[in-house]
Amino acid sequence: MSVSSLPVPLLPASVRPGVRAGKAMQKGQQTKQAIVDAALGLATQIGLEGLSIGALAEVTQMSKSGVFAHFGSREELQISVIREYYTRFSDEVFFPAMNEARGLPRVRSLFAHWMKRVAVEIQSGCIFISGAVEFDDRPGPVRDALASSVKTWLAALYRAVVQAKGEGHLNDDADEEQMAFEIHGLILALHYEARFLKHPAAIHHANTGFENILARYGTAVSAKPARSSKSNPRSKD
Amino acid sequence: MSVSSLPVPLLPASVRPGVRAGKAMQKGQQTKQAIVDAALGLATQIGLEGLSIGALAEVTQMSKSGVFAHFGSREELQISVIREYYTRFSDEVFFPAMNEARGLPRVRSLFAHWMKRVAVEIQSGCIFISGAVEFDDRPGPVRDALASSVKTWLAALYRAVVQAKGEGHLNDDADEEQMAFEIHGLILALHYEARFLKHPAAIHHANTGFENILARYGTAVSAKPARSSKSNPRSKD
DNA sequence: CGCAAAATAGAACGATCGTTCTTTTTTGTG
DNA sequence: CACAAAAAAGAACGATCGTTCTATTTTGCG
Repeated sequence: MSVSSLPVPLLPASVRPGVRAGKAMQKGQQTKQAIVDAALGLATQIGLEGLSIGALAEVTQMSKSGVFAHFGSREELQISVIREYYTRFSDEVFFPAMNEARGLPRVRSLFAHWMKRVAVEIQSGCIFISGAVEFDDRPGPVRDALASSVKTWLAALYRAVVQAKGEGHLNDDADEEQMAFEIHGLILALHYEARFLKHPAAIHHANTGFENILARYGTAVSAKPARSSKSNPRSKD
Repeated sequence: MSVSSLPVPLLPASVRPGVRAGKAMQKGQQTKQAIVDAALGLATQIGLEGLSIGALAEVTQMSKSGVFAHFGSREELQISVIREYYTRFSDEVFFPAMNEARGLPRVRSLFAHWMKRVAVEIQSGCIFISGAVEFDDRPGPVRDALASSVKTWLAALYRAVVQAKGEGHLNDDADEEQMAFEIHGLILALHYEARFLKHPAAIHHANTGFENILARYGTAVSAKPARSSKSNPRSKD
């Protein structure tokens, strides 16, 4: 019943108050954060459903009831893990790309950071993907929190694509929803083929697929890959 | 330890001997098949890991030990479910498409049947997808059986693409592995967005994405959809 | 029918699960 | 230092899990 469905618009970590500060965080909050960190590590490997309080107590060197007391229920623990994952995902993928200029550069940056993260997650696992499979048929607050996080992220990607079209970086007949869908598919195929099938070429296939998508949807002048590197703040054309 | 990693080349159901025949199948085999059918139904909904012998006994109106005796272990039950799923998948997707002419018609047919199946699985779930998430980090005979089945199917898709290039239906620079990867991504995105996010446009996006892939990799004469009317024949840029 | 073999049921096992309740330890603060 | 509040531990609960062992029922066949 307790709610906390979360992802309201979020500030980047650098300006977010309090959390992880140490000074203002009393003992209880510290250990809770440590538990959530450990839980996230477990959940990425064995899934949100596989996450058990007993195993978590063992990892954190605490008692089951000591761990449990911080959350009040397993569902609330799972939701805390989702919230933490969403925060890290935003910090690693979304906010860095916001430094790029609107339009295709930002779309490229979003995809590049996403790729970088998924490449790491080939070892550890991705909660947005495993959670979708675990909770696609299981209604409840955990599913709600997960779907809300995923939708927020996919909406941000979609928004960047819409802006790219608005900037004239995409063809007039480019369907933004379609393009976002195809990009999402590349990430999912990468995760599937690299993590499950151990196919080493998957990363290359995903990158090539992205260039193919840009070649189709992008206008001729903007479709080619950006040659200069990271920060190239907001030149509006 | 028991093996049965399976998918050796398989005959289509119509010419496969014995199984499901009724006459030559004694009682034990009949109930075992009934159990596997029920187990497949459960596994598609809650996953191979969520599949429990207790729940299966309840569904089949049998005792736990009665169910258990047919398999000897839960792993063997899971492998039996995977084998059954693989058989049905082959019968519904692979063999029907083999009636189409080599090359792009067959690739189209494979994708069309795959789509038809996934569209149904939006309600029930797909073991090749949920199983990949559940077992990507869990070695053992179940993972082996699952990976073997998936690889067999993806290899069949890849082979059809290679043949399409051999028939001159694809551009000379078309990378068959890349094309199969992108098709796989469309199916995964469809499953994710339709089943988890309940996005009704996902089916349309997958079909459009497939036409986009053909437009890029197909030669001008062969790229257009089989039954006219969807998009105009594309000249090469 | 009669009888061995196969199939199914029943009961119990140790383990683990999430959760509750009670007790002990640790913390922050006047 | 004292003391209340917060945090953590400990023990136990009912449930469910896969599995084992033994007993009962059902089947196929001479």
